[in-house]
Amino acid sequence: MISIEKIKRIDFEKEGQVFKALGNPLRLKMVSLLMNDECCVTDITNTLGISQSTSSQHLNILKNSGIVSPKRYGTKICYAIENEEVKQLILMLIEKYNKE
Amino acid sequence: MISIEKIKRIDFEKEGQVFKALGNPLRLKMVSLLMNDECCVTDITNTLGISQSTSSQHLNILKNSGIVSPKRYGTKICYAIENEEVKQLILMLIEKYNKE
DNA sequence: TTACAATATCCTAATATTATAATATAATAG
DNA sequence: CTATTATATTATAATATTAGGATATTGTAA
Repeated sequence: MISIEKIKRIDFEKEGQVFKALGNPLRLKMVSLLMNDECCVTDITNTLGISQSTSSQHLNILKNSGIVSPKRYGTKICYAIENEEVKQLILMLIEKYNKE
Repeated sequence: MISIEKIKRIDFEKEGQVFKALGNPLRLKMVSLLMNDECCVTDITNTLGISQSTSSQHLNILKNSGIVSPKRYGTKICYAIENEEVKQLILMLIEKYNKE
């Protein structure tokens, strides 16, 4: 359990950002797509059926909240999930909502 | 790891809601406040220093996304975290950002 | 250098969130 | 019943988010 003292030290603005970034269906879809393997912007764009501009903007939001990180391969840029904790969060939610 | 097939079956709108609800510093603060024990609207309002209306509206968002649930005691209504999974999500993030 | 492919940024309109004031409801006491 | 306390709802104005077109940048090949 969290103590009152610990709660007082939390940076809610910063922590909220991670949830906020994941709180958009398109971005959540992107992250889920990246769960298996890294993927370049064009492929993400085509898979989700959105404009390249939109794709790039959402990836930027995910990058800024520390969820994904880019890696350049020549002219292509591949995005991958940055940290394991985020993967765990997604997995937990998927477990929660997709019990068969 | 998640399979492509499993990803296709995910309801991103619905799952995104939980993250979205937690993606607001005030709501995250509310949830953290409720981690220790249930709390009535007036106390939440006063603790966070916000208006009663704002408080009520945010609690409603948290309720609709299945994070908290109300319980009436006479004229007072106390909110509590709905389930352990949500507690786990919060705890994971707090661990992540408050390593000392 | 030029041409091209991949990605990012800028701009704008549509839409969604947010906070507050005012009002409504619900439970209880008298 | 009325009055009071606690909470919810409604309306609205300010702000933020979103999507896509146009444009800019970056890297590579010729």
